[in-house]
Amino acid sequence: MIAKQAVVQILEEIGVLLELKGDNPFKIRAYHNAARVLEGQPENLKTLLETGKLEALKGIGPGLSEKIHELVQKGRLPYYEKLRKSIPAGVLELLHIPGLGPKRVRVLYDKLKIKSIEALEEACRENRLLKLEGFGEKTEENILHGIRHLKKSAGHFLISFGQAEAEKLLSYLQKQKGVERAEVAGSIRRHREIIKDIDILVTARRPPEIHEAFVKYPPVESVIAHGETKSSIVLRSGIHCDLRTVSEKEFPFALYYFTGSKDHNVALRTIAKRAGYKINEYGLFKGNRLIPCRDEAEIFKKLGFHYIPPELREGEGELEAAKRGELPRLVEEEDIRGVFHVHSTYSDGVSSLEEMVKTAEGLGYEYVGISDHSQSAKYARGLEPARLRKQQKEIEGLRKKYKIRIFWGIESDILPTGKLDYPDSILAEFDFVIGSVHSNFNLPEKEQTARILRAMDSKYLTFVGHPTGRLLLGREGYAVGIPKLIEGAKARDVVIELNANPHRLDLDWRFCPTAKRLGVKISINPDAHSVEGLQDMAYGVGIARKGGLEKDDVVNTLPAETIEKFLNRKR
DNA sequence: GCCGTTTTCGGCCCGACTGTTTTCAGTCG
Repeated sequence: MIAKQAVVQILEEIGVLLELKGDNPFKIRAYHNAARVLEGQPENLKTLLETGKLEALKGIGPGLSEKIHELVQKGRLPYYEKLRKSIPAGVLELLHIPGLGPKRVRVLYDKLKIKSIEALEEACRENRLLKLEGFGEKTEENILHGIRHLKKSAGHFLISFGQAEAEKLLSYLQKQKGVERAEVAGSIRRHREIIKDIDILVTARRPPEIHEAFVKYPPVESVIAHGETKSSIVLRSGIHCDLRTVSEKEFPFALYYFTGSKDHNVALRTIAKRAGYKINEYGLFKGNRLIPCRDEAEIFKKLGFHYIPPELREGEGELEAAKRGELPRLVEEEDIRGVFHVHSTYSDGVSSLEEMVKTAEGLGYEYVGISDHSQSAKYARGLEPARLRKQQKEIEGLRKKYKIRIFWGIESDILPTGKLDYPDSILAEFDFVIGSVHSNFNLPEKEQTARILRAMDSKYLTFVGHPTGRLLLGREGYAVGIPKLIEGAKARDVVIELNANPHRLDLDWRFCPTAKRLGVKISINPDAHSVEGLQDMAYGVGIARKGGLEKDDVVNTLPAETIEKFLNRKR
């Protein structure tokens, strides 16, 4: 049976194709909206269809329901295929170029028969766009620039990079004369794992001067727009930054507005409108009357909602939950009492065992769980039994020297058979065991899932490490049924890791609600390979918050006294 | 194409900036 995700993608693509065809914009929105609604359903497609729940979903009416049924029953959808045939695949790619939307892409295709990014690049170089209505020299230049940008980084960045760049830019702006408030909004404030740009909001006495300073920020590569309330730049690192200046009175509304997400904003706007309000970046209005609000919390309150933390503003039902007062109390960095999954120079870490322990203690943690790689991980100098003994001894020494509680563990490879990397007699000696897949990434989903489930059968397995093995912007995860793993973890009382390394952030936050609902515990682990790596915990906590996790859902919020009992509960 | 306690027809979030144009369409967020 066709997967839900595949249906979601087809609906999205139909939306895009209709845009290119210049179809009714509201019809287009209906397709995009339906894709989002479907994606947000925790049930699988089969259940949705069999229970008739699909038709009950808001945003899926008779037309789309029929198409989805057809797609599932026949495995194909002629409507979609016909649409697809009418527009070459390369034309869709053109939409990824900043500054090019469906209208202009359509013109390029119709008039110049441009069907690929390469063809467009060539056409720009030959100045063939100039004869088209609505295209000029500047447009050609921007398109070429956009293509370069696209090729360079695909325009996506890790949250760690985005945050660092945003903080530098923010502190530069804060130093400017007349700046009163400056804050980062957008996807960084919402703590997305991948971000596309930096949104900054400023109140200042003389806004034009701030925009002037903004476009002169030393690391600027190019200025996209320079206005009196809005400016955009691209930094040499390739990241796009937007600055908005607003008045003090507007600030909370603008902060709210530019934090997004777009889906969240649209949902709130619609609700506000129904209640007779209008909300935009300048204020909340009843008729023409502004309803002043000091901060975001007050905006939510005036509209009858509990405060929604930025991390949850993804348009996935948080408004409904906030209305009912059912929002989670999100876990905070201060709740974290200790860290597991810490490497050292015993395997592929770059800091010594003692440095890692000392740093963890300095960060105020009550306990630290050391886990180097196991013997099969040759590439990482995994520990064979002799070196294990040596490490065990060193840990005993460090336990006497430091106050922080030190747990001795291992990140054991999950072998292709699903076995862990040592006999039970050795596994029994560790305080905890993380099981991770580091090889044979290409197994079919069913086998990969079964492999990990088999590893979970061991009573010595404490955590499943980085459940998909993905490297954000680098490598797709291996094919694995995460819901099955979560169910398996429930049945076997195993903890799932939320790997806090910004390249991983795996478990994905989108699966956290499933784990929470089933009562499967999550451990936010730094997977630190250096003392600096311990700082990655902040990214992990951000993702846990995005996933709606509370303190009690996260095992390493337990104090040292109880975590030990927890680790030993199955033995 | 969806939706409805003002509606089963007529709405569907909305404002800023750019570039190309002489008043505005397209794009973006």
